[in-house]
Amino acid sequence: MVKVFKALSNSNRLELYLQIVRKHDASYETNCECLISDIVKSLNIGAPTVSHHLKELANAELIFTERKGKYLVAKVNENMVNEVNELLKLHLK
Amino acid sequence: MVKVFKALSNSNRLELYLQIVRKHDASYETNCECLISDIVKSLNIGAPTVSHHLKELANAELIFTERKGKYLVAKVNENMVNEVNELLKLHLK
DNA sequence: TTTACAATTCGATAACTATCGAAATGTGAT
DNA sequence: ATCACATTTCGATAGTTATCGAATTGTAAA
Repeated sequence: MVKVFKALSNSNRLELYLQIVRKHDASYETNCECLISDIVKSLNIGAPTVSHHLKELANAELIFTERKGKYLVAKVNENMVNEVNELLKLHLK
Repeated sequence: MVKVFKALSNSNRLELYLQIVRKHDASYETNCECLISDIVKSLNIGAPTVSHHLKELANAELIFTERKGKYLVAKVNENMVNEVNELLKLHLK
């Protein structure tokens, strides 16, 4: 679980994750895939760094990645996100 | 928000936070305060390091700390935890 | 006012990490 | 086969951080 928080503890990596989530959410309507190459353009860091960050997110099992021909697509691991939410939930009252 | 994830991205600091949460939860019944000195003994790191970690948690606004005489007591910032949960919530379907 | 203990500050160090540029690899289109 | 482009690998570097021991400070009790 520490690995998950570590994965989200860098601003570029968090932004990367959130963009994947947003596209993931939107894909219910548009059915579009989340292309990494689009995201690379919107962050001002190089492709090698993005590649590195993606591996960290995947290693933390926050996302799955899959090669679709020339491109890479990513999707959220809903189970892991739910686990994180469970851990952070406060059991008050 | 990155600061919050960074604060939870170290295993000792996460454990520290979780112990504070547990005591916080339990305090509804027992009314006991969360004494840091008790927690120090249960983690196998020195007091200076714990002090450092506490400051990080407080700086991320995950907890509040207050001196009660000789001791330090900590409590959870429920608002911040709720914000984190909100950010991580998936808006599926 | 001395003692005991909780907590903090300080300085140092070893380990880790984000980022880069250059080069390499994979893949679909020409 | 060649090209264009998406992605990855590699090696290097600058910056960050977890942790420690020693010394210091705060506070309550003897």
